[in-house]
Amino acid sequence: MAAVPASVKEFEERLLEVSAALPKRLKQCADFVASNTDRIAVSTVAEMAEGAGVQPSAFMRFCQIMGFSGYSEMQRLFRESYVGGWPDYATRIDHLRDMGEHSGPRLLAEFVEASRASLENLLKSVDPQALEEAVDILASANLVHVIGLRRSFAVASYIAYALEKMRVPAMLHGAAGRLESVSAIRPGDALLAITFSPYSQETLELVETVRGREVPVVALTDAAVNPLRKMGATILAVSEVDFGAFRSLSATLCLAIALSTAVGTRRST
Amino acid sequence: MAAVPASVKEFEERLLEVSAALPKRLKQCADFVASNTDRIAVSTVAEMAEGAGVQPSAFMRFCQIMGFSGYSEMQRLFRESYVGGWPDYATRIDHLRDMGEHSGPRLLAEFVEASRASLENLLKSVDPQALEEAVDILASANLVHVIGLRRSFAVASYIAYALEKMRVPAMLHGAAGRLESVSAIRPGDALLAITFSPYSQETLELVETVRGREVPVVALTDAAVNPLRKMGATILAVSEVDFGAFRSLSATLCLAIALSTAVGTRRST
DNA sequence: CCGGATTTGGAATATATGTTCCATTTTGCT
DNA sequence: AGCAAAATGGAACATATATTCCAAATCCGG
Repeated sequence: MAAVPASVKEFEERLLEVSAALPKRLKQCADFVASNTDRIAVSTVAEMAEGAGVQPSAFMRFCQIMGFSGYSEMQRLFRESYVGGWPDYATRIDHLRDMGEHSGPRLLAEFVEASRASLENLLKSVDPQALEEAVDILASANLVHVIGLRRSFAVASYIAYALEKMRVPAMLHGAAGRLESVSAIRPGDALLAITFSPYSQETLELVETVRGREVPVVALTDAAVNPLRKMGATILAVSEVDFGAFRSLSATLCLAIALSTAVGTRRST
Repeated sequence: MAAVPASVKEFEERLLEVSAALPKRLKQCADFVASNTDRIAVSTVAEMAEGAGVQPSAFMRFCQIMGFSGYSEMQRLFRESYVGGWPDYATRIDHLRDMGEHSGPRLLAEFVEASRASLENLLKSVDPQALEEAVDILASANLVHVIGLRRSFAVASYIAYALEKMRVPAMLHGAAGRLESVSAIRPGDALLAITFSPYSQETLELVETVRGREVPVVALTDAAVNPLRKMGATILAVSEVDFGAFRSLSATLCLAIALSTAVGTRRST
């Protein structure tokens, strides 16, 4: 039991080993610490306890279980390992860049940057009015149909999941069984189509078909001039930064979640 | 003179501007701070004063000249900038709800902010070594099995898509047909499991089953102490901001793409 | 070299933070 | 259901740390 952890690594091992058999509150501490280890250096017990959702005294006990005499001793470990151990975000990316061309970490840094850039653009490229309109349309629909294929399928499936979770009737359309799906779309419903260049034929066809049935369409798509604009859909434009063969979907997903949440809360009120 | 610095950048500007005309001891403070700015977050006045070779009271005066009311206020600036200042988003969203602020654009802004914070954290929380190891494992597998259910399904499906696109044999496992899926996993394959708290039982079971077959497991999961750690999986930790049903998956997806791309390029060379 | 203004050191004080203790609640067992 | 053991919350207490104040030292213009 004794042996106080002498390094962050030992600390993490200890945490893992100990956290299996821990009562509720102490487990909360363990979990919070596991995902916010770095905060220990700069936070007070009170702050950590609040973050973990427990009383300071509970957090105190947690420190003791970890092998320290108290919070101060535990904090000292992290304060000391902090010195010099934390270049800022920018230098960290540079450092990762220096690694081999195709190393995982190097790629990760690239994608993180691409995603950040995309997110920054997002607020500019989405028209607030169109967003409000989209929320209206989807919130007042009897059933929301979601379609997104290939690369957009991940987004579509997440939206469908989120809507379901919020009790908004939603249906996810896949490539398979297209014929049946189409007949499921009825007046009073709405369609949310997600597609990016090169636009998948199936999605465009579905939008086209639906147009004739007085079913409003919301499109999550790229800013380029694309066929959907001519089809009278409410357009939410996302300009995602391309990187290599793949597109970081971060901004798209971010918009997707915001949209879903907005629809969910609008509906429930 | 007033105007307390609101960011590290402003702080540095102020420091530069002020340090020209300063008496001896205060100049020592300025110089020491200039080259040890980051220590402020984790040190006491006494420690800083000693480092600068002055009395605490002198250091105190220095803080005031910098525009702060005292050391504590100055320290707060650095502590907050260190943790990236993500004030608990869960409560922030709750707050938004209470205020009846669920307009689409407003929500979008919140989610963008949350995603940005998550991305910044991503580079901290992912262990580069573990990432390299994960790439190795997946690149040398005969077939990569991908599993992610519920909210992680979007990520799993995107990875499966990306891998396929890069000609890496991959198989996406769903909740349905679990029994058949399990038998498809054979020695020489690898499993990529994506799961976040609360961990879905099915995913954990699959990992458990597979362990006995000498199939290596890579897990894309959260930083919390979770069952996967004990199962000998290679852990890629993502700390994502999360509000109940709604999780900003931006960081997770970003890591997913980087991982997929790395595996793809590793394989083709 | 003198006198006033400025700067400095260090002790005294105020405040914030960590730590302990114990009454109360919850859990687990028979 | 009833009991003992474990866990918890909260307030009381102790300690560390920031902050202030003032007398002593230093600096500067005459």
